[in-house]
Amino acid sequence: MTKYNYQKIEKKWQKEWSESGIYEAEDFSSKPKYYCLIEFPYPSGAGLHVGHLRSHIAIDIVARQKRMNGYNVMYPIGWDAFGLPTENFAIKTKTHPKIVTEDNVKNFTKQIKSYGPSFDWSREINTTDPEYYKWTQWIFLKLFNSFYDEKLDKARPIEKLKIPKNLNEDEKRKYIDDHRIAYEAKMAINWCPSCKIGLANEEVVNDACERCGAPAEKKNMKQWMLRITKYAERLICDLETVDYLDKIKTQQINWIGRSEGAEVEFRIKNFEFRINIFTTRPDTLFGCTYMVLAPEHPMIKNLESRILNLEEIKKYILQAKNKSDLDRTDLAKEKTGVELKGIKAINPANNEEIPIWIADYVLATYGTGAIMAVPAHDERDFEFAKKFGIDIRQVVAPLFVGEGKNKIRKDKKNTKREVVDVIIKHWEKDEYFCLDWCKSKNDWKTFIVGGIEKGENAEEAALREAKEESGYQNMRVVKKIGNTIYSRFFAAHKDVNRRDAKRSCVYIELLDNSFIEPKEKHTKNHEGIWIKKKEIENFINLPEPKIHWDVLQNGEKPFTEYGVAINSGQFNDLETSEFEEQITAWLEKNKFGKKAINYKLRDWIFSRQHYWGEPIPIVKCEKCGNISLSEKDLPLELPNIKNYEPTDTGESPLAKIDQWVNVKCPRCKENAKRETDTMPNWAGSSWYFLRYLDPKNNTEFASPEKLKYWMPIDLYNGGMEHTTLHLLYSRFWHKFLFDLDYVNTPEPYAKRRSHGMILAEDGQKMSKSRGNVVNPDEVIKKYGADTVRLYEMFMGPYGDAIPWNTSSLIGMNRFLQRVWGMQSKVGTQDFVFSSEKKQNIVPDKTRAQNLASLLVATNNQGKLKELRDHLKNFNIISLKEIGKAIEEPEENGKTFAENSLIKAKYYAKKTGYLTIADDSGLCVNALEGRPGVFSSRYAEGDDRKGCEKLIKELENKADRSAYYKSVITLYNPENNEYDQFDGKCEGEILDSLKGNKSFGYAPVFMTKGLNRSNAECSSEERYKYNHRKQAVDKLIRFLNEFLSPVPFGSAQGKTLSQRERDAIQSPATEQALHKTIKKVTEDIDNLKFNTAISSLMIFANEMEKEKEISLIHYSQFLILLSPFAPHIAEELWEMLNKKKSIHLQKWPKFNPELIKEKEIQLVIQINGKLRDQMKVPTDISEEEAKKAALKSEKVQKWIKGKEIRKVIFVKGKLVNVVI
RNA sequence: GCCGGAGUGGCGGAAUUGGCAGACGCGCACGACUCAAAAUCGUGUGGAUCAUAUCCAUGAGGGUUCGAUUCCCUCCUCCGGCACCA
Repeated sequence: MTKYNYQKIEKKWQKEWSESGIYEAEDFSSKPKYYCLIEFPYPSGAGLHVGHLRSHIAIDIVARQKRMNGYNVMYPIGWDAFGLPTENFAIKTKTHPKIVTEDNVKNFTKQIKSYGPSFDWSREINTTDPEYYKWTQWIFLKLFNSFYDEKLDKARPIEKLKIPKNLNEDEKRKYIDDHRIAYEAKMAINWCPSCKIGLANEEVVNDACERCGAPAEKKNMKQWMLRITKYAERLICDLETVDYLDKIKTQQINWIGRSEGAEVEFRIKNFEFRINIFTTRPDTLFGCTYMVLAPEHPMIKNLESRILNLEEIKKYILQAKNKSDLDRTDLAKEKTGVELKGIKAINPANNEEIPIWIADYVLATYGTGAIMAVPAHDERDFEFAKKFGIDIRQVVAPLFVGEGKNKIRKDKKNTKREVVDVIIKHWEKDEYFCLDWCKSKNDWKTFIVGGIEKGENAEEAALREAKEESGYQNMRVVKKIGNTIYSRFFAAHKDVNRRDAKRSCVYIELLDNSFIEPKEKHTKNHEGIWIKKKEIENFINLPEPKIHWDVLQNGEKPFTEYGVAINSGQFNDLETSEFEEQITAWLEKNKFGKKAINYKLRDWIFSRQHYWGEPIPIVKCEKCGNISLSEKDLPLELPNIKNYEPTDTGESPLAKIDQWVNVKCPRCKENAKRETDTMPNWAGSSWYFLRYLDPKNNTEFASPEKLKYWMPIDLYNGGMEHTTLHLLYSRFWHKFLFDLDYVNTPEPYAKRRSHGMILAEDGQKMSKSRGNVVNPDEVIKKYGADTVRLYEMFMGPYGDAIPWNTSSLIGMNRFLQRVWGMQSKVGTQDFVFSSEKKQNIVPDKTRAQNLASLLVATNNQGKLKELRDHLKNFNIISLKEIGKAIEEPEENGKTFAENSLIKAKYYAKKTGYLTIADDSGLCVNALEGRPGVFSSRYAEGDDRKGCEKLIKELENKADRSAYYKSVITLYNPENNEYDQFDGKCEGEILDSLKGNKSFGYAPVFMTKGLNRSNAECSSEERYKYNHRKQAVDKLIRFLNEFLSPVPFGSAQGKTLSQRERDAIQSPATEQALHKTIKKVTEDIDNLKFNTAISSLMIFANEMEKEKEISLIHYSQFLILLSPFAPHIAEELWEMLNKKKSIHLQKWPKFNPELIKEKEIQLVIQINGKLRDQMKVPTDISEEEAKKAALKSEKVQKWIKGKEIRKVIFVKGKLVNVVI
């Protein structure tokens, strides 16, 4: 046996596969399609990362398995090659980015090919190829030339936009520009004052420029924007139609950040302007005691003339502008702001005048950039109001609804009541007077609670109750604390419901111990006790006094939850959800506001001031504005320049190339300039998966037929880091293309999964600076691609972050070495085979169970019998046997032979069986016949008559030579291909009929070498020269190669196949194989590669225990292993003399019957603990199991002297004895 | 702070409609082979103890249950995302 030389093997097969093109996807096929995709890599100078391999290999395994399961698989690869690192590298090394990209792609290609993924390289694409970005630009033009029709809720061509009348040309143009999906707007972008360049968000690290470290600033610049916000709702809703990991969905939903609420308009006192705010809690409107505008709010300009402290305001605005995002958020603890003096707004709910502030805790980019502040019910407003001494007004009371014993009872009277909790402090110790309601029907533990009588206020009531109930006489009211709380509960001691009991709280301190015994009526329900401060929290068991106590200890907090409305005029006593509806309706009715929905999602800033990106195909004309290039002018290629250094002005480097920039306006032909910004590299990746389908098409980005055939993507794998950018952007573009009918699915990806990160051995992220990067080239070189593939899949759950561990890698190499070594123990018997077909229409189940079923497209009894005799290990089915299930094809007047071929093909397709057209017959040279010609010409319904007709016709011919010929055609229903096998038996035609057998043409034909007619021969003699046997032998040899082994079942009364002998000799291994097939199949479907490999190892261990390994077991195992370790599997497969690549084999199926255990280990527990186990039949009955369990010696020992309370039986698992 | 996810041997991890905790691999120990080492093969490997047995163990504490790694509550830790989102 040779050594496992992975380097040689891997090279050999990579070359072979690439030449044979076995992984290329077919456009259109009768097979079902399967489109699986990894995020195409960015070819960086750093080369491939072991992390790339993880997802590439995982999806490769899926792709390979799907192919073997009969799918037409698309698994493409390409390059996302525009982007900053390349540009930076180009600047540093003075090499053109194009060259840098080419080099990197070359290197990546080499690296990727080295681990043998089954990519279809014939569809390779590159976003920097003008033939590719032509279509990226084309999509941009579509975005530019479309608007979002709110009514139809979809994008439409800009020509369909209804333009208001009475607009002049300029206004008209502005109106249109304002509705384009790609539009220009002044936006604050990150700006490096040192490099003088606009920075992408990715380039800003800790608020500083990534290149030079200078602090980044904000700068307002005109930017191209895409209206992704118009799609916010659909991007959320349509998540329901796709299968993404939940965490991906959640992250997208959170990112889009939908919130429902109301927009409310606030008037400004004595002024025409109004300020719109957005709120999610319109029910707190009555508690709004001030307004806040973002410092950037445009209204401030309009109000300037009225502002008394304008200088102060301007100063604050400037400060806010210069604060970086980090400052604004980090210093969030301490809120700042300035009041707009001289201006008041009117609260529309109660017409109160309220102050207006500006503060940077209000963001210009969310909602309307202005808020109504409700300090009592919002933490930020609360903090701000506290700091600046603004009114805090409670308008929502917490509501507690009694549960259990305290639950409202329908049959009891409802009463309203106002009560007060009285917290009394001891005169010298830090103890508080509490009540234990032990004498009543309640299990309450509270402070003193008393009703507020008519005419009393809370303090008075508290004082009175405190004296009556505690007996102490000298005390002082310190303060009223907390908010009013509402409760709904059943008060057992009074036998009534308390509905909307209002509960306030007063804190009292005792001055001394003067004491009068309280009257009995005050103490009949409870006992008073002193409780230490520390223990109060655990003692009190009702929520309301607990809250009051918390307020006393920790101070007041805003109440931000739902409750009951108070201090809200006509809306008092409404619960929040009800209130929200009513006040929104009220606002709409009075034209103060309306229901509104807001999103956190912002429009997509689409401009980059860089060289290495797709040029934006727009010409800027002073007269005509932004004019799009026409489609025929695409691609607008990047000009070839020598210097890509950034400019002083923050413009793109393209701006410096006069001859490129200066063009004539396509409309007015006057001088104009090109747009010099380029697109972000999210552009090319937003639609690349469509280009794979038709990468060479130069009239469309992809043909509609191909789009229809392949989309949507069945499985898309990518990193979590792309969830809120690439994944969202590409869904947006796809929806846009869908709106314009360029694609046929609203969502591009049917299923999205994510791989986990591979960490360095030290558990940290791999990074150059940490020096802990694992180079895939080195490990592949050292251990081989198959080892690395296995290791990356085995290291842990696919979605988890896991540290790399080289010593674990060695384990995978050992495993492959053992697999390699096993070949010396493999037996050399021939295969016996079967393919599992549509067994539901197999009429003879006992025969069909274990044999390959072959359908013969005839009902000719003679032929059937003959075939059955030859093909003993196959289940031969005649047309008659399936006749009822399948409609007959029409005979179409062709020759017998042709018809029989057509028929066979038809039945193969219909039934899913391998189907035989058995075409044979006597051919007479004198008649120049081909097989079957005799039959069709002389068939008379009676063989003897046919023979006589033949003899008569040949009466005067000298040439008597003739032959029998069989051509057996085998149709494969899966690929609609067929194979033919023939056999020939030469001889001559007799002059008269001989022998008594009248069947067929035997009486008239004499086989060469025999001097008798066939009808006179013994069966042995005939068999020796049999033409059909020759053909059938060829067929059998073919089937041996082609078919996968049949699962073993019950095979009584038949000749045993090799497979069946195997199963009898090593039933455990046979069963293990089927379990492994099941496990591996299911695990690949669920991307649980680690456990799939584990089960392959278990099976390998199982096989190794055998003295001789069955060829069937071994080859099935190799098939299962092949997606994971394709090179070694292919090599071993070839060494077993297999002709066709292992990757073109059928994926095995398991036999569910065989997996069922006949016996189980019955677990016997005592009180849930394992004490004994025994072997019993799987279907053991409850009684038998219990009986058996109790008989066990060990159980006897445990239950001795104990009372058996209960015996629990779980079918097929255990018996638990409870003592 | 908010939203996700996770915590199991020395390590990566396995097992969840609640039913034998630690599959598989790594590491380690001992043994075989060897002059020796490596490689390979075999055996063992959660902890404790008076060791053929019993007890303790799935981040901590509590609950439901005959029985909890799995379900519920409280808390702690770690990872990822977002971060004044009105």
